[in-house]
Amino acid sequence: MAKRTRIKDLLVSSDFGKQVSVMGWVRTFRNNQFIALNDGSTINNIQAVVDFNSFEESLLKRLTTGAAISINGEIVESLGKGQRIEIKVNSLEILGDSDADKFPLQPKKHSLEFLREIAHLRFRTNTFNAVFKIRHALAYAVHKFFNDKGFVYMHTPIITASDAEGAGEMFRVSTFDPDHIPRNEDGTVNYKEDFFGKATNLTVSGQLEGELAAMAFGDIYTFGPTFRAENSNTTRHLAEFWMIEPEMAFYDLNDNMDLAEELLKYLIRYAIDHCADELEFLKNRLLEEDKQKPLTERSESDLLTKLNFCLENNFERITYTEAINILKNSKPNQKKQFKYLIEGWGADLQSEHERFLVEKHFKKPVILTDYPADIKSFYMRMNEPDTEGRSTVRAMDILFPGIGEIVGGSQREERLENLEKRMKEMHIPAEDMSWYLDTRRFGSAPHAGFGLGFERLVLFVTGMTNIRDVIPFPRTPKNAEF
RNA sequence: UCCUAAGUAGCUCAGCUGGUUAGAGCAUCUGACUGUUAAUCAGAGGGUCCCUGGUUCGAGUCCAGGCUUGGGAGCCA
Repeated sequence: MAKRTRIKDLLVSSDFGKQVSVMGWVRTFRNNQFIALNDGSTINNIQAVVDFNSFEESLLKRLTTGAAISINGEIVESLGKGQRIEIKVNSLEILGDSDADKFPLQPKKHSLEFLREIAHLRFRTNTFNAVFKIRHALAYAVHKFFNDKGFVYMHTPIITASDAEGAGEMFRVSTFDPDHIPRNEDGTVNYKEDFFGKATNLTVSGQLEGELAAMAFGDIYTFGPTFRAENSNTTRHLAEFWMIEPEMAFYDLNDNMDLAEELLKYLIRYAIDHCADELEFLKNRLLEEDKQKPLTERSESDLLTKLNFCLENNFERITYTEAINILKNSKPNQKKQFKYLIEGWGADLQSEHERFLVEKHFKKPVILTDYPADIKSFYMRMNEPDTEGRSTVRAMDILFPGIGEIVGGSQREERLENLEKRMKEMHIPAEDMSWYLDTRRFGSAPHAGFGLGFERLVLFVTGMTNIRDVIPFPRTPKNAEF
């Protein structure tokens, strides 16, 4: 094919009079003269102008929304007001027709719900062009951040035989014919006949394997798909999502928090620096949406202000115990406006409480630490009991406005005896986990790590409000289209 | 899984206490116009009123069950 010029490069050039070849998809064809053409290289379109007297009418009729075309023409200064530069078309070829009667995208605003139903075509809209460009930039920035710090990118298994990851319901992996499952004499499933010779699942976390690698490389991270078979129907949960899980030897909880905060700020900064057009578009999109809402529901600041605010302020770090005290004395608690009233120490925080802390009390990201041991996982490091004899663990959750928990992590329990005791208490089968316990048997060392939900990060940076709109093909209960 | 709201044209929606032939805007098609910016103007076509059953002389409308979707909650990243 002819060497094509990308529209992104074209829009910033000033080579007036130069002949170029451009290929892309028609967004609109106005007035029988003006093609708004997009090739995906930028959210912006180039305007291509045809002299309708010089082209067959039957050809111009095929310039429908969605059609793929190739044009040759001259770069000229635009005579119209809406754009600086445009192309005067000399020749025009239709690469792929798009039946206007059937193509579902129109040059107008569509609802996000409708676009979700046509997720295979929604890439061709401005909004999703912006969202997935930002998603890409953030993914790249994750690798750059860790690589520049000397972390090793570790590929932990997606199929796992471990059911002790403790992060929720798992999807079973099997090659059994569901109608003819081999059984033992007592009626239980005979997994010895299955592909792996044992029961296997899709991973819910790469953390345990990550710890194994951290105890050799020092600093590692994973970045891969994760699967949870929870029947969660919310704007913040997916059955298949991507998670970033760094794991660092010789880190305590404070080092862990420092790294997480540095990473989040780096990623937000990277998006601001590299996705200016996309963020500007999404910012304006949100402002337009806000205008439809009653005054009380409108956001206090625009997307870019919100992102910059995040960069300029330290995340508030408080312990669970401090948080409980703030909540207990808070107005909504005393006026009994919380659905779940805070009465004392020990209860898990509900999302209304997290929202109060982040959005009302501190008005910035908050890191909560040192949760009660009873409500947290077995691998988290035990603190010494406090003056009142209460047990906490060295856990930390980072809460973001509008998102809730974006990071969950902890310093790990490196002392074999404590770990075995905790596993027993929480009914974790130690015999299946000896490979994990070996890290504590042979050269155990203090270490820590966390998990960052990638889609929740993309949600925050793009200002989108439903997690189904920041992953190309969302998997949720009762939905695995495409 | 629970609470709640919704499902009517390709899209966004209206449709009153049940009553003849179910409407609008946009999109599409036809024509006009030709420097437009979600172009404009005129006209036309387009419906399994989510599905199943029930009540009724008569159901888009009422009732029951189901499916799907939005919002909230729980679980979490």
